[in-house]
Amino acid sequence: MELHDVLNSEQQKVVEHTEGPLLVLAGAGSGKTRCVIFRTAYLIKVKKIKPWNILVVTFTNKAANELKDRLERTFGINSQNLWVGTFHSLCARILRSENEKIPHDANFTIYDQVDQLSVMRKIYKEIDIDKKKFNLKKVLAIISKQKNSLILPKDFFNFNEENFYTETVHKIYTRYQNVLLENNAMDFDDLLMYTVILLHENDKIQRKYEEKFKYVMIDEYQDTNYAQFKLINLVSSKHQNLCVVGDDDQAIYSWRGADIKNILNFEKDYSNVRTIKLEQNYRSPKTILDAANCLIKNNSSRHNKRLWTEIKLKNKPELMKLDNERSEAEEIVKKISKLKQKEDANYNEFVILYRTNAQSRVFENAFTRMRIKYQIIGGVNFYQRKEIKDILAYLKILNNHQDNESLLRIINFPRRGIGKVTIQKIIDFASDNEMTLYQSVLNEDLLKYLGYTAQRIKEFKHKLQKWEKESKKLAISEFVEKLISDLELDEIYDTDDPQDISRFENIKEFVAATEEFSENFKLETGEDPLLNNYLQNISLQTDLDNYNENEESVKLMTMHNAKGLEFDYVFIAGLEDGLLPHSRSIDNERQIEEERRLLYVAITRAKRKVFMSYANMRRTFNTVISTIPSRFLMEFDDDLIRKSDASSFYNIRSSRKKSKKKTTLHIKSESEKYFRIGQKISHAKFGKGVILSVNGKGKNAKLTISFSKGKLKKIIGSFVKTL
DNA sequence: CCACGTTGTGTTTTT
DNA sequence: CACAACGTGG
Repeated sequence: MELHDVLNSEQQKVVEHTEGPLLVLAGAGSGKTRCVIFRTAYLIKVKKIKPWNILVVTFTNKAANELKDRLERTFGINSQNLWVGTFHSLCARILRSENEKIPHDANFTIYDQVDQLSVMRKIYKEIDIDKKKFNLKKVLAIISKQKNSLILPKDFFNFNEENFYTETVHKIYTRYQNVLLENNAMDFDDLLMYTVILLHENDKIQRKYEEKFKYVMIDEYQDTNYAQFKLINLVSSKHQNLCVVGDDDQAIYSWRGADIKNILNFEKDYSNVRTIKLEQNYRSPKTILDAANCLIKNNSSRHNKRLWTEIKLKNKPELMKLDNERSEAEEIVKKISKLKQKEDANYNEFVILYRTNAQSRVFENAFTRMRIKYQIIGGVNFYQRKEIKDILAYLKILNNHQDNESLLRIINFPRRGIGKVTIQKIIDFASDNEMTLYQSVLNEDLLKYLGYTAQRIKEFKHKLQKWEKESKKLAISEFVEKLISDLELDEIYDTDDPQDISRFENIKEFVAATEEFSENFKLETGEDPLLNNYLQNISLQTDLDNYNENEESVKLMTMHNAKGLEFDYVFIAGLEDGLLPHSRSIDNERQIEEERRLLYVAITRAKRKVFMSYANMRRTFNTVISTIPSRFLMEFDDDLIRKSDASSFYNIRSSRKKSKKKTTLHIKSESEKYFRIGQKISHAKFGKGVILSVNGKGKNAKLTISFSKGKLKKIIGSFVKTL
């Protein structure tokens, strides 16, 4: 292997420094993925390390598959026995194979956010929790945070203050964990937490893995949380051949518990750490890097490094100002179409990045109008779509009889006349007899408690038993087809409703995916793919894993999803305060810094050119908001950015000055006949003021008005005079 | 006892 | 807008 032909001297050092802890600070586009691949190949080919003694943790399954692919194709290495995957998939693998030592069975179900919410809603009803005081998502976020910090319900008050609020959260957390266990299910955070606990509490198992993993590599180390830190620590402690790769400037997952300190303190956490910096960027021209550097230097507490490049292109990032989100989308799509012609490019060299998934909708419309192929990555994950989850629920309950969530999902889908009352009776029967719902449905005694619905339950039961038999015999693809025809889904979705049509399209795609899986599984293992094999494979799949970068279509995704990817032309849309930085992050400096890194990540995806844009007005379903250009735009030196309309950029600063108050960020402007946002009015008692929001029309309009000294009042239209 | 229509409520980012 | 909770008619 001639390393010096293909790697620069720093990259070579990374590859050849195999013994002891190694920290690689790799800037955007510095070839870190390349390094990881070569390093793995080097370990196997030159150092003669057995593939099963190597662990590589990647950020996505896609990256893992690419690594395996490259090893096989470029180096002829059989990567079957190499341990490569995401933290979650590796944990699932460990937990399933060590299942005697964990409280769950090996065929546990993995619950996604929809399942989590559904469990939570039931718990709220069961122990009578006020949804207004204890916001579901907020409580789930707290629970997630506990798990990422390895705090079990029993340890909760060692780390949390004791008050009415936390006591209730604790109660919910405790019950939540129990319900999941009863259902033989884990959420994503459980995968990490239970694996760490398993290794921590079982010396034998821990020794087995630390013995096994002689060499460990972690990509995107800046986005690891405490549980992941601990996990890595436990499996690499014996050999200490741990190589972590990351870039603190690209840390964008703190809201998921990721702790940037993991990378900042690596040199303190391990002894004799060798640190190598990769600062040469091979992706972007200087014009783009200058802008990116100018932006990121506004963040404090970073590893000191400076990214440079030899690529010289005159393409400065360009900034566009548009009237509203529709013209923003239109303009971007037009620009893409023009650029494609001019540069003779392929559509797959373009990407549109945005902060929130909701922003994709206007682009969809624009692309459809212009008849240009596009592909949205992310948003609602394919496997999370309602119609797919329905089918998956059948598969899950047949695979894991304890999965009450899935049973409840399908007990009356498709409609079989089993309603709320009957379902409640089954639940009561189950809890009286300490059974799962599945067992209850099969139980003869249950029928005594039911009226005329008993017959329907009987039919349901026979179907379940039939499917269960079939699922054990048939290959997964055949079984899914049988199931879909038994359920007569084609008839259910055979309507004129475009949504139903698209749902059935998705079901067909799902069937195709199971067929593909079946074929591959048989090729790889020589065995018949059964239900159980399939479920393990898909539960951790994401949209990103399946997307096809070669397809001739423009790609659309969030900035988070763009991490690790690169495109010739990058469009960054919605650069407005409230969107980027997002309104939920706007009053916290640490969070603002993360939003800044997000923009940094977005900019550094580009190989040829960056286009940024913002809209003056933006519609968010019901209301139109008048926006303010993102504060980040002001941080670029004037000569770094080309403004498509020079006067408008100049206006960024002045328009920001005018509206310093945060309240003006969320002004709702409706095209009302009588009152308008920003209109000056006077009130008999409160004096002069400015309208901040309008709800309703004319005399009956409910107005929010800012009077002198910033006092906000809600007033009915008939009480104010326009000036 | 279930289906369906109406009202109400909440909206970052993801494994 | 999208989906959950609620209330009424069949």
